[in-house]
Amino acid sequence: MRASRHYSSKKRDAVYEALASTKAHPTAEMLFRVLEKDHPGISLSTVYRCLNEFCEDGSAVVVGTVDGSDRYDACTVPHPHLVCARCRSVTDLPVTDALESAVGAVTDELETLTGCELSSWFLTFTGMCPACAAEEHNITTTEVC
Amino acid sequence: MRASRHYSSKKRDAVYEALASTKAHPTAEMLFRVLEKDHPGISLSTVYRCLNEFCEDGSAVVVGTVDGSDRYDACTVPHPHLVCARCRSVTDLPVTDALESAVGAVTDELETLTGCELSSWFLTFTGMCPACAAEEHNITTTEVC
DNA sequence: CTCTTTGCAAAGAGTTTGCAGGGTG
DNA sequence: CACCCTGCAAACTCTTTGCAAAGAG
Repeated sequence: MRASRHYSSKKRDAVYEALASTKAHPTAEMLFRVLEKDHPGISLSTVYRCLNEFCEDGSAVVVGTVDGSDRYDACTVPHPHLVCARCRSVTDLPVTDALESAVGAVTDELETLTGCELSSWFLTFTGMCPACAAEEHNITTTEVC
Repeated sequence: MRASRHYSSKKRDAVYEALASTKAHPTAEMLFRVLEKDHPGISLSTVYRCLNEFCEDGSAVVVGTVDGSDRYDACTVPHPHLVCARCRSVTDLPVTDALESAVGAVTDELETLTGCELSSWFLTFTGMCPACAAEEHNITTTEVC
């Protein structure tokens, strides 16, 4: 799925693999912590550099900035996300048929209405992920996460 | 529209006025530059502090982070935005009937489908604002903005 | 007079960059 | 051997914070 750049590189491939194999929409630092295990000596700047390359060549995307940190995703097909107000996780929400057609219709409508050219969309909900929603309901005198 | 905090303050009111009277979804720095004119000596940290208060008490909202800077809006009703890929402006898009009902339906669908609790939504398009779209079409050998 | 708000400077967090050394074709 | 990639440390940007002084009630 990645366009190769100039030379091949184990580190860069590893960064992509790590990103592609998680659904956590990690920060650069989160990826770094994972990569450290199998690639001792890898540096955070390499992770940043690779992520920037992926975004430039379209093989990854920043799905948003949460609490000051960019969240990356190797899945570049637009899909909605949930940012949990409680645990700050970023999770995928499914692209239902209704959503897909609604987004298409709304995009067309807004384009003709405003004269903009809309190329990509980001739909982000804030709320609570299933786990936190459940825990929140159980809580009476317990503290949070 | 703002809940008053503890004491009244000309500076804080000015920050809110400046934010409420623009549709540019400014950064803290943009607001600061505007405020400097009428309130010499105002400091950037005051602007940041006020903006944070507004967000906490619900009288303003961060509509997104563009190029590393948070963008604020005194209009707290959810509505879609366009981030122009060319001039990096953030503009409002209208909430059409179709959009409103689509968002409502999709929210309900996703909640029952996933068990999440969705409280607020952010729909952000990337693309080109009318002005940039027009200019882009005129350009053959001219440079950008 | 008490508590809030402010400016300033310094600290912090996240990210980028320059450069010397190592890797790849 | 020419060029790319990497680690390291330093630089940068945006934002927050500590504190003393000024302001509000």
